Amino acid sequence: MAHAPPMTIGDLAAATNTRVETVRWYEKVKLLPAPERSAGNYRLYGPEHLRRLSFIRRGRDLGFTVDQIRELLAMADDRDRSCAEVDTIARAHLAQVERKLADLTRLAHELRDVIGQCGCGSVADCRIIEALSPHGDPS
Amino acid sequence: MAHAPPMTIGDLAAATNTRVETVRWYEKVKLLPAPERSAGNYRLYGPEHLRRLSFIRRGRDLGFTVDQIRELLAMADDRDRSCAEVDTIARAHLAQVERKLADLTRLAHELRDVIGQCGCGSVADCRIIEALSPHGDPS
DNA sequence: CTTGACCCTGTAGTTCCTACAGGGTGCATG
DNA sequence: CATGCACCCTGTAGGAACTACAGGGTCAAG
Repeated sequence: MAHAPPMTIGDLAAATNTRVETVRWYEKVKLLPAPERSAGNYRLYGPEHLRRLSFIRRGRDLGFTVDQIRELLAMADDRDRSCAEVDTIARAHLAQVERKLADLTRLAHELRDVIGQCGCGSVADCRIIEALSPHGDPS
Repeated sequence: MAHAPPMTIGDLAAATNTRVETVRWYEKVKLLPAPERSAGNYRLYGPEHLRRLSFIRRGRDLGFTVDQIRELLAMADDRDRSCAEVDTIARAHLAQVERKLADLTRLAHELRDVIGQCGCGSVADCRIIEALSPHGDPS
């Protein structure tokens, strides 16, 4: 139960379902801090890197841009930042997240409907498109 | 209350918060069918195009690739497709949607926490990163 | 001490847009 | 009726976020 041994870039990539090249790219654009290097110049990652990369990957999968993720990470990093600033950013992101939640919820509902109907002849009345049709600003 | 008059590409783009160039690009890659043209060679869109483009845009915003959206649209289009096939695709997409829902729900929760805490000195214990940390395969 | 899996840097290619350049359309207005 | 001005057309080039080599070094196993 000592500290976990450092991971190589391959380990980290495997643990987060990421390509090795992508991990290096995140380092280049400063989403992921440059880790220590071994004697043989290998990158060595710790659990902090794992958490951070996991966050980045899931954020990307949810449709956030790299800049938005950078902003969310900065919020977590600079905890002595002005409260008003954090509040404003967090509120903006929350509004966006709630819009995405609403859209995803309706899409999940329609997919379940399609799956439920499947068992007879054909997909009678598919409303998948309606699930994400206009219902306010898709800003 | 007659049929709505056809929209120009600018109208359609404005209605879906999309750039005109992007609409033309979707046509080129066959996500959006090529519409009728006016005498002066302007594209003329109807409500079907609006629904479809809206679906595409929201799908992209939710992190689906163009190919995944193509698959979802095909499911809605070819309603006389083999039931088993639609079922398999729908199940795969539903699993992905539910993973995204879980992630977004946790992110929304953490953002609300941050907003709630803001009112005193500093962001004491920010757990935003934990919201999207490892908890199963982020496939 | 070699072999194979893995790491390094760098550059070029892919996807999904985004931004012009150079030119035509269409309607209001003098 | 002509002359703006906003909008449309077809390109092609650029940017964001990866992805895939090429050419070479590291290292544990046998």
